Amino acid sequence: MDFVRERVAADRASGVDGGRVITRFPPEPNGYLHIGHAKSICLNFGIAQEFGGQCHLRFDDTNPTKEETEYVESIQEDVRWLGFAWSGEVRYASQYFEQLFEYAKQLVRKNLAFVCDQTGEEMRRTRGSLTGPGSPSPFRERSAKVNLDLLERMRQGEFPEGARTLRAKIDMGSPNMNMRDPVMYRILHSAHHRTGASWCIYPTYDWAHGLSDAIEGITHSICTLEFENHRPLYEWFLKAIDRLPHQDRAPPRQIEFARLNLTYTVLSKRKLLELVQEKHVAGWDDPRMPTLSGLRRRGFTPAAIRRFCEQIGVAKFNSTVDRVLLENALRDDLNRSAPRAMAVLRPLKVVIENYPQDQVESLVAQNNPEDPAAGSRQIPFGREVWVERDDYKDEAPKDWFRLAPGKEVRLRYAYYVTCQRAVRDPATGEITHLVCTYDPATRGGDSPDGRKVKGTLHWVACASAVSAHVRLYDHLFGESHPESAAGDGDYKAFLNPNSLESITAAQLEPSLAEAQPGSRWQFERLGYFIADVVDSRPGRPVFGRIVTLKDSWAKLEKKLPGGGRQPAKT
RNA sequence: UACCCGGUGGUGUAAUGGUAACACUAGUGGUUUUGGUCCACUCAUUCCAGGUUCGAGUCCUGGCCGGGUAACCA
Repeated sequence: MDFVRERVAADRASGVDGGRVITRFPPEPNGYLHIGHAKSICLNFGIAQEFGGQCHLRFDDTNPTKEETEYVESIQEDVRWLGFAWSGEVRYASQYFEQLFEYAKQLVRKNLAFVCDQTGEEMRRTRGSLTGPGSPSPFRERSAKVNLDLLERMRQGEFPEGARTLRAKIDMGSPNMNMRDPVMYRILHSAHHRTGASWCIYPTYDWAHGLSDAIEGITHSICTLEFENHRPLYEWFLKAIDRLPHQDRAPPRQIEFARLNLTYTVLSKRKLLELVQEKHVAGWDDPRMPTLSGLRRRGFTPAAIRRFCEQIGVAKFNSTVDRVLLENALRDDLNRSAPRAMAVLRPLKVVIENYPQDQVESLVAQNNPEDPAAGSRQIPFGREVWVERDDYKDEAPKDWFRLAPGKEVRLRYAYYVTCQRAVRDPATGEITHLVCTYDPATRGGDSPDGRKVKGTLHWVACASAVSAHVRLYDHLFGESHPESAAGDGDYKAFLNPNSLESITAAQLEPSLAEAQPGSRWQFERLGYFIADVVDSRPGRPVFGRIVTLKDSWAKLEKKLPGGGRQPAKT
């Protein structure tokens, strides 16, 4: 059990919240959710589920200049897709604006807040530094009466943007910058995506967040590490206000955990927005993006993402999780659920010279060896078949189980074939096709004499093959830690130029032609693929690779003298 | 030259004063009609130095290293 859950368990046991557990997931609607948010969602909703509590979805919409309805919608869709249901209606910090304003007036009356006329520049100058104290605002000692009047006029729109703020009166000498008379309200003559033009002053995060928690009766307010220094302020506000709702219970407690970092990508809204705006990717849902919408289009399953979040745990150590963990969670899920099919990405023709010229037969293939209930299907076989270009070599290296002159392999579910020779175009030297012979006694893929063959190849009969577009994705960044590799430079310098490879004429077995958009398949020996939700149509499929299968030959090959080629990644 | 928070195999997390565990990676071997899956085995003197204790990854002290913090962002 992680430290957050331990804390929740202890609080529940002690009865401070009357046995209640209420958490919240509080995104700002200024961007799309990514895998890092999934960690927070799984934590907050997971804890609520495990402890018989509730989790609220609350938009932290206190900055109208950055927030949009588009994001409000995508966020809800992503949370639902992940498999979670929030308690009650969707909530918004903005629905508490009136209440917050009343509390602000209360603080003014108690002389705990004041209207400050300093400019942003002046405030910055007088805030002091990390090592030295700040100095009080000259407006700090205004009377409650004046402050109340000014605050009301701020709200009425009498003053231009930036002219005044409402500040908490705490301690300009505090070693914690957040306690140096932080701003509670600023004037922003901007329309808000929910409250429209009814407000021209907006609460800051610190002022709005803890109070929203208190109003909703949140017991545990779980957030990321960078808010650790804000906790004293969070507690100060809650303590300063009289007559908060739910006063029979303990106030909400803020608990901080380390945000997720993942190798070969970036996970900050700002940077992801930049990638979208500068068109390094096709959009928020580009299958290479770590956004939930990107992962969804890529073919990740909600179960795999939830499993991943379980596996990485929750702690306060700043860490970077290896992307293979995410991929493995997915392989695990898809291995059990994805039906198998055969597809050849880079086709090389094989002519079986002793196979009857116009014969076509139908062979039985299992749909999923991991799941007998998935049944079987018929696949056509003929004299000419496509095999993978990479499955043939003129000279077989050590431990090569695939095709080479004189080598016998099995065509999966079909026959043993032996490679006789490669035929080349005399002009270019390119291999045009392979000539093989087959053993009719091995129909289905077993030899009656018990002779073993180590290699099994996937294949597609030429006569009935379906040609299709397939997209292969690789890491968005070529560097495992693009941000630290960039240092002060541009992380975008490490974008992987080969993160998308388009294959225009892959050859698929006929059953794949009618694949439903969004359906996931394992192409045998290659990886998991999804019929693209946007571009694929039954009869004219377009597939994207979700993730490769593990490839122990690629590993072996790298250790061979000569090193081998750079294998395709995920 | 301030305050807050951290430091356990390659990676990420456990161990709540009592045999350093689990997952992934890597390596080795086995099974296999996917070089997939599956199975077995191997891989750490817990940042350093003192101290407390019968006993310290855990408690104390001092270092070292890393992260966060000076928006009218969240």
